[in-house]
Amino acid sequence: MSKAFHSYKNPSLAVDLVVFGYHDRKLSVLLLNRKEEPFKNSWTLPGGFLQIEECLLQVCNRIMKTKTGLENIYLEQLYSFDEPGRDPRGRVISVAHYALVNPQRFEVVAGNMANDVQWFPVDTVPQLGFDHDQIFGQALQRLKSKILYYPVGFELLDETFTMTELHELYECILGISIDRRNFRRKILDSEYIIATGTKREGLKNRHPDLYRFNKQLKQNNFQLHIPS
Amino acid sequence: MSKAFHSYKNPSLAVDLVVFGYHDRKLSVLLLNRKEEPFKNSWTLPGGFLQIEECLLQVCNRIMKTKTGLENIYLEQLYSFDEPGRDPRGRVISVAHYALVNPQRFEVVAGNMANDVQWFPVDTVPQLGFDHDQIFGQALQRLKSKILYYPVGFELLDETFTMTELHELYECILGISIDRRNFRRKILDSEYIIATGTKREGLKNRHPDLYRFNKQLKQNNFQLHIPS
DNA sequence: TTACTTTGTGTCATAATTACGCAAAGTAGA
DNA sequence: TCTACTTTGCGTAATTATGACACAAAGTAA
Repeated sequence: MSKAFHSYKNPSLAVDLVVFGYHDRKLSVLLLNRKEEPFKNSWTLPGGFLQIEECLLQVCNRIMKTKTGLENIYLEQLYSFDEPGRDPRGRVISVAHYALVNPQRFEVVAGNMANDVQWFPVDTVPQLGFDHDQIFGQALQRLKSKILYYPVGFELLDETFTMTELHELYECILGISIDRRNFRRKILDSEYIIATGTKREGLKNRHPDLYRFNKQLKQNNFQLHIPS
Repeated sequence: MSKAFHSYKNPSLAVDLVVFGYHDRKLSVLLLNRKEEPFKNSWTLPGGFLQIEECLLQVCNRIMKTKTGLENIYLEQLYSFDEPGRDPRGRVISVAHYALVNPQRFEVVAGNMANDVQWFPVDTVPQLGFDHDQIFGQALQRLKSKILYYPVGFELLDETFTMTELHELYECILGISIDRRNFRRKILDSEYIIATGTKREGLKNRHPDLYRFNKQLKQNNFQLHIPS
């Protein structure tokens, strides 16, 4: 890790990741308990330094893989943080990203860099090392505003999910209560989602296997459609 | 400048600036004609490398000052660009920013790094060096969407300005025509702006000096108010 | 003073949002 | 399989926001 500091001319470049997950009707972030100084034994966002030949998304994926065991997840660049004192080891500029995962579909594993990796509901996040409180806050803000106009957030659910689950997810992320029936209409009217088999009995006849599966997971069959 | 490349472990860090100005009812960008390779004699966005002790905004201001002569202008971080081949000199990651200026209030001067500095209306921008076409496009997009929900864009006008000027600015940036009367109502209803002296005769009586000034610059007295 | 341009205000039709009612479909226990 | 209960799908009415346009008051320049 320290080889990133051999250079004295340039600041070091890092990425930090705000990984959101949705579990038990709670929005959570994935935090890492650091094994080494600085901020040893503190909770921080997963992050790491850029190798010369990597591009930012590759770094994100590498860190995600090695530090948390997650792969192939939704990733988006957030903001670059460059406060001179943000990292006690020296001048480090971090290009923060945020990620969305469905925790049930992935096993989270602490890499050998960390004591522990754990999901924290966003309203019980402890104080974080570095400037990660700030990064986390900004990511949460971004998620809240983005979900209003873009169908991000489906990434947090199973491949198929019920209207009710989607509804709860929105209420949870936005922290408000939304009328179930108005929400339903809005989602179905929107261009983002194509709903098929909205009739329960139709679903029962046309997709009996899916219907049976639904009996456990309460799933309807919505498909995500990103407009051009 | 080449000292930024002494490091081989870390990518170099740079900023690029998309400087928007509004002049003659046209939205323009400030472009620089390069004196040196790469892209010698091509038009590019102003940009430059980060010194170790600087933070990003400082770099932006320094570059703005030395390359274009502009100072104290509105600046906002846009996005970080990191395509491996974006700079032929080596691995350079650029944190792009965009800026808003009122060209009439500033004199633009080419620094000694450039052959020329010039405003280009956004619809006649030539092909740019590096990946600056992409950066420029993204900045324009950001400006268009931001202006819809946040009172950015006042930075492009004089300290005081008429409703008509503001109206034209919006039509110009968004590239659509907006009903003058509906626009007016929306602006006045919004929390962003507090209008005083909306009656012309009232203005004449209460602010005769301002009124006289208006006769030249067609100014009403609107004040910008950023909500908390 | 007159003819013309710019600015301020209102009105009406249409569309979007919100707040509910209610019945059909599904579920679980006896 | 009957019953009581929960979940889901659809509708309707009140409120609010938006878009299109008319018109008169104020300003301007000859």
